[in-house]
This record gives sequence, structure tokens and C-alpha cells, in this order.
Amino acid sequence: MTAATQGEQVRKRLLQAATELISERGWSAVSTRTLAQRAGVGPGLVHYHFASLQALLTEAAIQTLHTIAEEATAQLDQTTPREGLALILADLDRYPGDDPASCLVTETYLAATRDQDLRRAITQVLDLLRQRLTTWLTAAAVPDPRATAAVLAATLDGVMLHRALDPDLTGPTVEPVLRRLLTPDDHTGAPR
Amino acid sequence: MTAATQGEQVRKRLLQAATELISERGWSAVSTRTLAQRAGVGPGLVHYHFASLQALLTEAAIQTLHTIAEEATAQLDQTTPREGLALILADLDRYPGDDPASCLVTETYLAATRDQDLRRAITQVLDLLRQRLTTWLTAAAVPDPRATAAVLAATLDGVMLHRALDPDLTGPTVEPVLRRLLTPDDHTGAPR
DNA sequence: CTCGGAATTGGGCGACCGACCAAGACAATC
DNA sequence: GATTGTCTTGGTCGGTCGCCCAATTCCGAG
Repeated sequence: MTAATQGEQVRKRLLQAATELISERGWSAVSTRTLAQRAGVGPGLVHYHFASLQALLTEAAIQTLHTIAEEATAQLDQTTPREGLALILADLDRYPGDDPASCLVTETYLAATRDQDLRRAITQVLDLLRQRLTTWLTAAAVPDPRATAAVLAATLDGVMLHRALDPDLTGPTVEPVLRRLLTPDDHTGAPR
Repeated sequence: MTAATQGEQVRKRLLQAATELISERGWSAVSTRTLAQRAGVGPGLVHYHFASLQALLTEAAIQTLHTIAEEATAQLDQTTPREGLALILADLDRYPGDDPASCLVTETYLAATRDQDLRRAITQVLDLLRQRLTTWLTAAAVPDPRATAAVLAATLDGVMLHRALDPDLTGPTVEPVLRRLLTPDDHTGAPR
């Protein structure tokens, strides 16, 4: 049993290494050799556990993206637009913009324009994120919830992208502006 | 004189080829050889006209980005938030999301997280874009114009990024939502 | 203890990479 | 026509790439 489980562990270490290296060097600059070295295994193992380098990168990226999308929308239930927005932005502030997670998100979006499989997979994650936001916005009586969710999702990614260049673009700066985006008519009981 | 001007033309062709190839293949997948072939010159010319491959890519990207930023904000003067937003989104609709220009923008943002020089250069372009938006929003009496401009710029880039995955995220979908972002108190004379 | 098969190693294959350079091409100047 | 200086060519260098595979290690079933 040790052989199989150890194999599974190596697979996971390779996926973890892929996640790190995509962020650090960029999607198309990750090589099988650096990947194997980071995971602490021989160079040949990459093509033993995965069909190709692309397949490994894709699986790693999708896994990470899914986790990020889940976390960002985890606690939205039953919150007002104001509260929920604060939660989302607080979560977003965990990513400085040039950190591993942020880079990976953008790298993956880009790679998706050149890889059909990846594109399909990432579209599913984006749909999940939008769906979560839509149900939240609907319950919170925000007008035009579907379109608002789509724009909000795009804005969050855009803020993450710009934050890499401008570290001052943090939650406190963004929040008052985005609040206008989510204001039904402002009987949320919030001042100002 | 023909020699010098021809040299200048080759330089321009190389920059043009770089712009195309960054979009098509990604920043780190552009090689001196494909670059030279696309420009129709010998492989050695790249390092004659430019200090390095990075320098060539950087110059090409910044040039293109600057043009895009100029175009997007060219006609904003004296427009209401509603009119100006429509102009910006109409300009944005020229980019389907997976087109050369869109990809180049995102590719450059990403490459900037790993290249100091490029980062400085792209920061200048972003500052220009924000400045243009800020003066427009100030004149249009939109509250918190600086922060709003920063968020709007991020949103536009985010929409461009998401449009590569979802072609339906066009101006008409985004416009009514973003209008809320720019509404002072709605005495713009616009209904609803 | 002895197999059988999965996991792993390390090296090899052809291809491509960025950078560099000696040599040729060619227009302007004398 | 000879000379000068810029532009251009095509090839070479050491290195890295994705992918593949023979050989080796190792554990659990018999």
C-alpha cells in the first residue's frame, strides 16, 4: 500500500510545485526539470504521473482557482451588500497583487486563451463564482443581479491585476466606490 | 540616407512583429528567430537594433499600451458620466477579449510583475489613464473621483480579461451596471 | 524468500533558445 | 574608383527544452 500512497503523494507534490512555479516564472516558463526539482523527485516522474506538462499545469491551476473562488464567496450567505462586500474585499486583501495566488489567476486566464481544455475548465470556475455572487445579490435585493455579479467578478480580478502595479489599491480605497455598485436604494441601514 | 531610413523601418517592423507575437504566443514564448522571421529579416538583426530581447518586447508593449490608453480616453472631455461611459465601453467593444490587443495588455501586466523596467514603464501608462479618468470624473461631479477612476480602470481591464472567456460580457451588458458606479445623485437628466 | 508490478531514476534524443560575431552588401563621401 | 561606416546575413556557441525509455529500486502478495 505504501507504494501507491507514496505515488499519490508525489503527484500532489508535483501539483503544489506547479502552482508555485506558474506564479513565480509564468505559465510558459515552467519546465519539467525545475518542476521535478522543486518537488524533490527525478525529472522523469513528471511524464509518469501526467500525460504532458500542459496537463499537469492545467490540473494544478484549476485546482487552485477553484479553492480561491470558494474561499472568496464562502461567507456571503445572509449578508447585506455592505457586509458581503466588506467580506469579499477583506479576502481580496490577502493577495497583495504580485503574490503567488494573484499571479496564478492571471497567468491562467492568459493561458486559457491559447488552450482549449484549460479554457473550458476555467470557464466552469468563473461560472461558479458568478453563480455564488448572483444568488447573494438576488437575496440582497440588488438590481440586475446577474449582470452586476459578472461586472463585480471582473472588477475583483481587475483590482487584483492593478494592485500588482499599485499596492495602494487596497480594500479601504476600493470599498466606498464599489458600494455604489451594490446600492439598491440604500435602505441598508448604513450611514452615509 | 537610404541606409539609415531603411534601418529605422526594420526597427519598426521588429516592434510590430513583437506586438503581434506577444499576443499570439505569450510574452515568454517569443523568440528572436520567430521575431526576425515575422519581420522578414535575418535572425541577427534583433540584437543589432535592440540591446536584448526583453528590451525589444518592452518597447513594443509600452508603445502599444500607450496608444490604447490614449484612444480609450480621447473623447471624454465635456461629457456627462453617462455619455463618457458609453464612449469608453464602445471603444472597449472593439476588443473581443482574445484579440491581439487584449492579450497584449494582460501579457504586459503579467510580465511587469517580473521585470522592474517594464513595471516602471507600465505604471506610467496606468497613471496617465487614471489621470485622464480622474479629471473627467471631477468635471462631471462624480463623488470620490480619484478612487472611482482607479476602480473604473481596474474594472475595464477586468472586463477585458473575462471577455476572453465569456464573449457575452459586452458593453450593453456592462453599461447599466457601471452607470451606478458613476452616478453622483442622478441629476444627469437621464431617466431611471 | 521469491517473485511481479508499480514507482522511480538518470541519461539520451532532436529541437530550439538568446546572444554573439565574422563576413558580405551597399549607399554616401572623397 | 577607393574608402568609410552603417546595415544585414547566416552561422556557431553553450545551454535548456519536452518527451521518452532502459535500468533500478522497492513493497506487498504468493
